[in-house]
Amino acid sequence: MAKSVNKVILLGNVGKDPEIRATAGGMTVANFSIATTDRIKGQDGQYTDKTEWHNLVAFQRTAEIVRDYVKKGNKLYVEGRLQTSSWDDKATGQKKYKTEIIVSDLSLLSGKGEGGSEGGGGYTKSNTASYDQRTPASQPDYADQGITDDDIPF
Amino acid sequence: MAKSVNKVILLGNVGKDPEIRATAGGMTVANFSIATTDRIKGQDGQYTDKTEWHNLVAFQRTAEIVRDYVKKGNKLYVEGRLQTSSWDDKATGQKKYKTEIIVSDLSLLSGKGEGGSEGGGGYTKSNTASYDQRTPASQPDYADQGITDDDIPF
Amino acid sequence: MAKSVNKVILLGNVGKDPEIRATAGGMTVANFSIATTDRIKGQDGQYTDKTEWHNLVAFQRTAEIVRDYVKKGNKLYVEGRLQTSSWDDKATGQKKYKTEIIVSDLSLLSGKGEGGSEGGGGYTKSNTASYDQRTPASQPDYADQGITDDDIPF
Amino acid sequence: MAKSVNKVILLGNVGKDPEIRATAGGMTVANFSIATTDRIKGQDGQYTDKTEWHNLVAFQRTAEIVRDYVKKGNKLYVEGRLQTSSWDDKATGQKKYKTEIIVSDLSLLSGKGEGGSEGGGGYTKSNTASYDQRTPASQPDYADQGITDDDIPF
DNA sequence: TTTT
DNA sequence: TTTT
Repeated sequence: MAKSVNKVILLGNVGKDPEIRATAGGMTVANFSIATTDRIKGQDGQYTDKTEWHNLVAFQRTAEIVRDYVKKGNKLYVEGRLQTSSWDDKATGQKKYKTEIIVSDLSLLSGKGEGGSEGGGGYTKSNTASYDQRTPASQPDYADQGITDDDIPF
Repeated sequence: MAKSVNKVILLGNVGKDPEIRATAGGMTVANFSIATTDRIKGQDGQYTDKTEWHNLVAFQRTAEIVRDYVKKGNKLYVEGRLQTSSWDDKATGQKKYKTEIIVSDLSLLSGKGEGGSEGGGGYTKSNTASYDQRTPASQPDYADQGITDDDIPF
Repeated sequence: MAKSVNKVILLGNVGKDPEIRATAGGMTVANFSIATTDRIKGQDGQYTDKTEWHNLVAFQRTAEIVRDYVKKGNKLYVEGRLQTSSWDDKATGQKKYKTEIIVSDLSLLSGKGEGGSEGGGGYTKSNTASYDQRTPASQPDYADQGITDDDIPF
Repeated sequence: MAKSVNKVILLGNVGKDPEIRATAGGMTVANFSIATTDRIKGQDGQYTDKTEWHNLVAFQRTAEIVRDYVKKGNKLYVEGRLQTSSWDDKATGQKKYKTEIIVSDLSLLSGKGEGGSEGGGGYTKSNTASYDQRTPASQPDYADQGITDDDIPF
């Protein structure tokens, strides 16, 4: 039986439009990042804001949700687990490490004008671009179709 | 007001006795690691166990608790936040990253004979010692000292 | 040492403007509720949305934050712990129970026009009402009921 | 998309052997309780321990795990969500409420002599009884069969 | 690289 | 480097 717990809970803002790719086997993978800002108490007792960037990876169905709904600037709640990969850097011969959060659950907290870079009439170019980048043919007219929460199947 | 959340919850086993040091300013710092084992579902649908190692840092009062009570092999529940440090590796000129969990809360789940390498002077050896320690014969040493949970100040 | 964990994490919408009162000892107390909506899989395999209401209590500094920033309709992230109180109902002689979440941390996710009841036409009136409710004049009602700080079980 | 979170994390001790039943449709349901002990800081600055009892419900596969492995005294980590049911008490005509945690995940932290009511040679009568109570025929010899964690299918 |  |  599982006798351990490895859980991460993040609530922050998406730094860039997610990068979507597929494995050789056809599985969808989404990479993106979230910024959280902690108010840290220094040794001098003063508080300063410190932004932390987190690298996230989603697979399969979760990756498709990320692909279809997550955009730069969105406020996002995420649950996942920590995973550190290591590899030998060929150039330097050194061992390198990368820690990522494997996303198991997510909840989009901004959308339709509540936050992020989208909103109202001002769908920015970069967002249009990112849609194009993902599924040029199938999702061209999102903004025009009057999509509401009820249309989102999760 | 804080508009972000950066939270990690781990429950696993301590890999080594914590390393304790003090800053120039006299603040206690504790570094240690925890292993969690996740049952991961592979692309083939099969489950395999995968052990993940997490680097943790505790400061001040929390570091003193780690110093005084946490030992190799203990099962530990920990709450904290993710923090990634980066620095330029002088030898290679490359940027390197290290992700750690800054511990805010911890709960020792093994102790007094339940597990771990704890116990008097018999440290390294101590794993053998600690087995002995769990046996009826070895526990009276503790019992005789009259140490109870109430003596632990947190 | 604490060998247990009692933690609640909620992210949902505030049902009404919080009720603010003060104990005889002058401590601020805030009561409010949050709705979460889970997509539940029924026995027939169908999903249905189910709204769950959670009763929350905040004290002292946290209560002041609630008083000053939390309003009906806000989307809120909350951390806390579960606490169940019981009492004998005088009318029926029965034991009654109430489970509340004692708030330790909160993060306001909407504000100033992002959501909630603020903004638009409905704003001033309902907020004025809720302000009145908080004013010194209305609090003696609570103080008169003999609630003291000692009645607060922590 | 889910825009809310309803999550409970508990780590505590099981109060009694779980009660197992089946619905008319044949679904297994397990009811049990967990005690957590918080060290609460009073207004006088003193700490006192306060035990909180939590009612838990598990369904289907999770309920079977509870039935087969969870026993009085076990230390258990649990994840779930809060659910409050209400009904009209026929005797008094009053509305009554019960808040439970619907278990989604659990991790047994004691077993094989580490804690709980089991342990060493002293498998108590009540444990035998509780096994009998659950599946008289199919699990009579658990203790004798040299079952290890590797035999446990989760 | 986000956000307030 | 842990643990079962």
